[in-house]
Amino acid sequence: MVAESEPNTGVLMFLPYRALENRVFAALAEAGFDDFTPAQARVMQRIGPDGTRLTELAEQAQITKQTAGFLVDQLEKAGYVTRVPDPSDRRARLVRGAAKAWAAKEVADAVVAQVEREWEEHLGRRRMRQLREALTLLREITDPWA
Amino acid sequence: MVAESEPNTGVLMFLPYRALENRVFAALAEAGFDDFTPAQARVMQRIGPDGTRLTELAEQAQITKQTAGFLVDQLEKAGYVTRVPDPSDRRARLVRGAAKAWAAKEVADAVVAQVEREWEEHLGRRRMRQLREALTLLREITDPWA
DNA sequence: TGACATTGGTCAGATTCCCTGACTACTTTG
DNA sequence: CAAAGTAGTCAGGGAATCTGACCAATGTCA
Repeated sequence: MVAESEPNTGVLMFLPYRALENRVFAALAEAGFDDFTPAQARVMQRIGPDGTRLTELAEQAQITKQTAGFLVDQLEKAGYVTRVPDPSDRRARLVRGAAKAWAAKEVADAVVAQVEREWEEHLGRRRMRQLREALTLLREITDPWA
Repeated sequence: MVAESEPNTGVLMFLPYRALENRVFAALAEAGFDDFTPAQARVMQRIGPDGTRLTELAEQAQITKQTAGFLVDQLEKAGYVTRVPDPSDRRARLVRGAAKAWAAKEVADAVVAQVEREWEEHLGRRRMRQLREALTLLREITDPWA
């Protein structure tokens, strides 16, 4: 567990990911969306257009459902999400994004697009396409929810 | 901040990264290295062959030096690292990996190599090479310590 | 149909991680 | 040498996360 001269492929992926996340968070904070935390955002990201169950959010974020519940409570208090009954299962409720969440998403999406343009500029169009192609393929064997 | 059908490049990078990290942790735990946490591991990863200062570890892990100090305390208690005076600066101490850390690193490296082989098998040699090439280039504009 | 297992979610309590602010000791710089 | 900067610690607190126990609704199958 000591730094090596040639980082493994995993580390090489983590670096740009973290850089992007940092940029998105900075932009959100600057736009006034400073009342949620990274952990809350990671849950919010996974809410589907029609709402998503707590258990599913927990699985995808790789946290316990208790933790997910705790984070959703806070998001609800801050006005980013609402909880509605799941019509198909009386035990369950769906976590839905509220207007405030869509507004934040717009800001986030714009930053992501900007950063991806910067990356493409640095790599060239061809390499950027190859990168996305390889990553998309890799998803098949690394994303349990692909 | 809601899930989209076409994940952005950052998310596409995070997925394999997390899959790899999970595999490494599982293997370490199975090999008996279950007495450290992910946060401690992220600090330990950044220790150089000749030792590294606390402040430098903190910067690279993007945590405060107080937090880094806390994590190094625990690693020291668990026998993974030692602290020795820095000969070039009497204020500073170098955090050094102990034998136990090298042993864990061997296990981790083996798993990383195995997972990379699986990735290469899935992508084909050419695409794997393109992937690493693009990621290495991207590091230039996303890694402050490149 | 009725017992049993499964699934969605909550409550309670503890631990870990990480931060800000304030401080000491040493080093660098003008 | 005085001032400013750097390495690290101490104190206190908040956020994220876990385990274990539990309840209610659903699914399964003899």
